[in-house]
Amino acid sequence: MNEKIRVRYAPSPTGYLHIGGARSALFNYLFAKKYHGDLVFRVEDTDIERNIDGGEESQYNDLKWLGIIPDESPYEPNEKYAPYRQMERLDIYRKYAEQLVAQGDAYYCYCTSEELEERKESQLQAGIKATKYDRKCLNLTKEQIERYKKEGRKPCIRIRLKENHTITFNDLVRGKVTFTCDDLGGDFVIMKSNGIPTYNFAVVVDDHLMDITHVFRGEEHLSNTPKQIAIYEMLNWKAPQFGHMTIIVNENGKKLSKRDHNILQFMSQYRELGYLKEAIFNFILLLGWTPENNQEFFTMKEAIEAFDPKRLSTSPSTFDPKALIFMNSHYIKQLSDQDYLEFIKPHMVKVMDLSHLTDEQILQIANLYKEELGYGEQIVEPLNNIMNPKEITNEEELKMVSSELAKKVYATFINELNSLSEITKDNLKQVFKNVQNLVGVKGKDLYMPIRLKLTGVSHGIELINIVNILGKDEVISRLSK
RNA sequence: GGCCUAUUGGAGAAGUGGCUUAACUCAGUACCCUCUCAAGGUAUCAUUCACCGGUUCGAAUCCGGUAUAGGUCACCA
Repeated sequence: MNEKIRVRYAPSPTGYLHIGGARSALFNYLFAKKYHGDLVFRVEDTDIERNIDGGEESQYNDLKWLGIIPDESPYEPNEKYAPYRQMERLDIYRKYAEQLVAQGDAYYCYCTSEELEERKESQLQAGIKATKYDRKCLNLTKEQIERYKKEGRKPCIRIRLKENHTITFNDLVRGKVTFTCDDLGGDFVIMKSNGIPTYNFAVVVDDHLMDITHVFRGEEHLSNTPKQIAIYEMLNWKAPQFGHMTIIVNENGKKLSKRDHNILQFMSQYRELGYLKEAIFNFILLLGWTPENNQEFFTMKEAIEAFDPKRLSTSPSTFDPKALIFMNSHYIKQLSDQDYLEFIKPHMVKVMDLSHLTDEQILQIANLYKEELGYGEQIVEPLNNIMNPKEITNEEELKMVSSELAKKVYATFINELNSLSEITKDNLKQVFKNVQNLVGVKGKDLYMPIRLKLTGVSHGIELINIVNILGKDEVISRLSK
């Protein structure tokens, strides 16, 4: 490869960065970096109806958060290729669209959407399942055009697809793929009547002008590819290499849609729940891609080195939230004290007041949960059980807390606590031992009543740690109730 | 319906003609540890690669057909 590798991630700012988009961006990035190329962040904002505020910025920021750093974007433009927002490039598209019209490969179409709908309907009535545009406007006379203009109609521009023309391309993931122009669904629109290009046209113009060499995108674009190649051919441009990645499906085998509420899909949601970027990165890396050597955990650098598009899967990948949790807990365990503290504080703060604690004290508490956390927010519930004990409703448990034996345990325990000048893990161990000897109970009968009385639930971290967190006064007060 | 694509366990998947009695990881199950939950440890988890035929000494791997699933057929991207 002599030419400089240039790839792009081109989101439309109609939403926030989701799993599929992130994966698409990731593989493009890995490919580019492996061959010392550049990643371009381009904004496909031509659907002016659906664009949302902050969509572009959040996509850009979430990408960076994941460690996918674009080399060029609206914020760091290369003068040679700018601008990077399609709505700022309207003149460019118009120029090439007019060129296509001039050379007979495209034509103005004055049909209204109602007319199109009507004629599509009659095609269906006639038993034609694969409906396509009937080329009514292909050969309009001057008079007809004048009449339409007088009516105030604004034309769109349609591509004029060649007949009996076959388009073949070598997909980087799937190998040779062939389409016939007649199966492309008819002469599609390249410029809408409002002067804004359609996706398939804008993409071609931009990819060419931005010297994009390789395009990795979702399988849903596979059938757009021949349309785009048809335009490349008409403009006499060299098309980039395409690679179509498998789509991500949910556990029912359906494509992950933005409306799929069973699975969290947006980066920001994961970040807020306490997922680490390393885990998400690693997880999406292995979603539809496998390394040669079975390696499980990757740094970005390792992934760049190992990446090979030939090893992208061709069958759909199921998004398994459990696998993500596994990844995340792996990376949480690796966190340094300082990083872990920073990571976990925002979650702890939801159930306890940290302002009077030192970082060291907070860390001490947080470390009790480090091993078992799947994601940060999971610390909230168990910690809440300790800070704000639940009312016991279970009959068996009620019996256990209020038995004569239990009362004796509390009293002895309180006594022993009172005899301590300070509370440490070691002397708490001794306290339990003393109570065991004095009352004559051990194991479950000793620990469970205290645990229930203190927290209201029958499970949680080691009881000694709970006592340690709550402190002498609080423990005595709860046990005396 | 047309076109395109896929089909190995609950999941991600390795494997592209003999070295596979289908690797590895996650999840699951059982046991150990333990006051409990979790973590950790140990063990276990596809006589079989969607199905039916064919080629071959030999097939998950090659060929043909069938079935199923998904994608796409917009003046959305």
